[in-house]
Amino acid sequence: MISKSLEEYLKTIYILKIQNGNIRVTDIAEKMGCSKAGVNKAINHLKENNFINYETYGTIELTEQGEDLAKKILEAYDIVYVFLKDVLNIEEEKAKLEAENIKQTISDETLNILAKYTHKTLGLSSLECDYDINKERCRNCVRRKIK
Amino acid sequence: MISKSLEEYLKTIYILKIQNGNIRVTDIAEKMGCSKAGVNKAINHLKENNFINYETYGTIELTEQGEDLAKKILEAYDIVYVFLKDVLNIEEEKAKLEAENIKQTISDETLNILAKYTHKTLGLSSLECDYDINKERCRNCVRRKIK
DNA sequence: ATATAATGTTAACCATAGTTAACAAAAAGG
DNA sequence: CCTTTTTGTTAACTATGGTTAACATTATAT
Repeated sequence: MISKSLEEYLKTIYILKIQNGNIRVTDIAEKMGCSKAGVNKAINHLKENNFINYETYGTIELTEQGEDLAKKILEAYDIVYVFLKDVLNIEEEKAKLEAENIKQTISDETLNILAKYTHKTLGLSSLECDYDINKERCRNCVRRKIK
Repeated sequence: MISKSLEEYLKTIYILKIQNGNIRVTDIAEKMGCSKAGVNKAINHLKENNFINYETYGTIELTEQGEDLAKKILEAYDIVYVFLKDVLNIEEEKAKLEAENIKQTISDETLNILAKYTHKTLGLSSLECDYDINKERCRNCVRRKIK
C-alpha cells in the first residue's frame, strides 16, 4: 500500500501524460503546487514501489501497476464528484475540490455502494448497475455519462 | 485550526468525560490505541491551543472552546454515519468505521447539505430542516433520532 | 561550441505524529 | 508510613512529507 500523498503524485503523472504526452518534474511541481525537490522524492518512492519507471534525469513512465492504480484513483474521484454534484447538487467547482479530499478516506466497498446509489438515484434504476472499482466498469453506470 | 489528529484526541476526551466523569491519560491511550506518551504530547498541544485546561499531573478539563469543537466533531461524525447506515444501507459497524474517516475530509458546507439530504431522503421532507453545523441543531433533523 | 537558461538532484532542515525506554509522581495496600 | 503499583512525563528516536538553497545536468540559442 502506498500513501495518499503518493497516490496524488501518481494521479497527476497519469493526467499529465494523457494531456501533454511527455512529462517533466517541473510540470508535476507546477500542477501540484509543490517544489521540484518534493516531486523528486515522490517519484523515487513511486519508483521503489514499482508504480513508475525512472532513471535519474530520465523520463517518467508509468508501469502497468501504476496505470491501474492511477485509473482507480480517478474512478474514486469521479464517483464522489458525481454524487456531490448531481445528487447533493453541490456547485461544480466546490464538488471538485471536495471530491478530491473525500475520495481519500472512502473504502472501495463504500465507493461501490455510492456509485450504485448515485446510478439509481439519477433515474437509471431500470438498468442493472454492476459497478466495481476493482473490476470492469458498469457499462450503464452514470459515471460513463460525464466522460 | 487544529489538526485532524488532535481533533480525535479532543473528541475522545469529550466522550470519556461524559462516560466516566473523570479522565486520565491512560484512558485516552487505551481508547485510542496509542501510547501514553503520545497522549501526553497531544494534550499539551490541546492546552496550547486553549481547548483544554491542564497542569502537569493534574486533571484534564475541556474549555468552552474545546467542548464546542468536540460537539461539532461528533455532529460531523453523526451526519456521515447516518447517511452511510440509513441512506446507503451500509452495515452498522462498517458505517461507524467509515464515518470516522470520511468526516475528517468533509467541509462544513457539504456536511450541512448532506444532513439535509439525509433528512429529506428518509421521508421527513414535510418538516423543514434548518440544520447548520455551526449554529443550532435542526429540531426535526433525522440526526436527533439516533440520539 | 560554448555560454546561458532551464531543469533535476541532493543535502540539510522543518513540522507532525507517533514510538520506546527511563524516570518521576501519585495512589493504593499492607 | 513506607513499599509497590499505577500513572504520567520526558528524552531520544522514527517515519512521512514537505521545504530552501546549492549544486549538477541537460537543453537552447547565438
